[in-house]
Amino acid sequence: MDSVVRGLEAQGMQVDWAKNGQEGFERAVAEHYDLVISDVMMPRMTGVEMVTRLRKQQYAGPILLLTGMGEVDQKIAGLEAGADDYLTKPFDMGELVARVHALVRRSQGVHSRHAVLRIGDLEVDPQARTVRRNEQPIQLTQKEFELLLYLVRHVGRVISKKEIAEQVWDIHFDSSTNVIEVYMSYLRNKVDKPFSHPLIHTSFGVGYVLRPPDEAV
Amino acid sequence: MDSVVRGLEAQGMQVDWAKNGQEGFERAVAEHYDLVISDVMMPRMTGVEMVTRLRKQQYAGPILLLTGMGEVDQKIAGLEAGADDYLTKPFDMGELVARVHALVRRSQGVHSRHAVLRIGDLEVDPQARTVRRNEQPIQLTQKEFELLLYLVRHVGRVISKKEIAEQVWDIHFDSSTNVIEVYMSYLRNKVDKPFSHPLIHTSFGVGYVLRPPDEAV
DNA sequence: CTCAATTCTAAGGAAATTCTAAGGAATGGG
DNA sequence: CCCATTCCTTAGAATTTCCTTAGAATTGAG
Repeated sequence: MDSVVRGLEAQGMQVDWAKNGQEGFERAVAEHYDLVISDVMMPRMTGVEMVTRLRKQQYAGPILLLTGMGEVDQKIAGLEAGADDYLTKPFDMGELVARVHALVRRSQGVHSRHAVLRIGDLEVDPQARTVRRNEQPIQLTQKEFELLLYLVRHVGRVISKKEIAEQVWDIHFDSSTNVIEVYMSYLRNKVDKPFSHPLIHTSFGVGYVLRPPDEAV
Repeated sequence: MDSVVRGLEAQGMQVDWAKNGQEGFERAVAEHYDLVISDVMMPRMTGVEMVTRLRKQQYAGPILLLTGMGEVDQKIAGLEAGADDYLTKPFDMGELVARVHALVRRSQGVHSRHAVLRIGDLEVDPQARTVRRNEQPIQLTQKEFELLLYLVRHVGRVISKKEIAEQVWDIHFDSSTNVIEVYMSYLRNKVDKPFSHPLIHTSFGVGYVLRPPDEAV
């Protein structure tokens, strides 16, 4: 499972992981994901049950099931419950990536193949892990890039420090550290300071938000 | 119970709490809530009786029951009386949040994912904690935002200062402070002053009210 | 119209939060 | 092993928010 996560992340995807069916279900309902990948055999809730419940809850996004060699009826039951596709273990990473791309693309009705994210004059390429602003390349460290990517993927929404801690640092928020502030400062030095309009804004007492330049404050 | 309140508040929800069944019933009838959560075992009125009476009073919103491990018949009775869902204690917070979201979403017939509240040309997004009027973003502090949100969630109704003190400041009204007047002034400076029609109105001797621009006074 | 009660708002200080410079620990390539 | 880079901690500076105070303005009753 861990290799799946790492494999997809290597493709520039943002992956969130739940350790059992119950938890996965809750997260899928509570947050927004482009795609859900689920094993059919999971503690606390099977993949089939998860699909059933997700569809019942009006979750409309694509769901990909991973099944073991022998679990044929689980596979069928899963598809009938509303899964979009399945993959039989063992599979290779390329196969998985291809299916993920296909499903996401289909559900979004566009080719998100080479999706360069653009916010004003800022360009972020999750695949290549490169950043440019005003045609000028910006060199970021790993963590800086992940932080920026998270902000970019939620433009216009104020992101709490708690959320950043969990999603980018994988830590349950701990007020004794101020890594986030420090990294935000690094990011601003590279992404905002050399340019005329700042994109990163502080929402005092709450968190941070990336805002396109045309929206006046 | 207290942890339930705090957990939901941590999700950005606005939570009101009653210490017994009788009081809960009265509040649910008197005010508007998106969702009622009720324990089945409560002093002065059981959860099942509460559901029965609420439905009799035409209360149409969702009701979520919390039942103890052994209270199976209470559970069934509750659902038959018109509850929408139940959760058996002990449960984890994520599960509760997921159900709350699901119930509220279902009852509102939309994905409340991007539930933007609109009053005339004013837009308030509780998730993103952003405010815009006439397409123009408005920067508010935490307290200012909470105050505005409370007004927005009770459009057209005159809100007493006592109620604001309790709901927004969590203080039992204390006439020695005029924080509310001060913050109302801040809010007007940002939300009303730069625009042609004021939305915030003073009801002398009573409190304040947010009114859409077309409704004459 | 007058007056008391209520509300509005400008100013400022305390408290909380955020920013940033500096340096130590961890990591990885040569 | 050494050096360079990245990551994170620390701590004080800077900023922002929150609330109080006090006087001005407004309101409604008589």
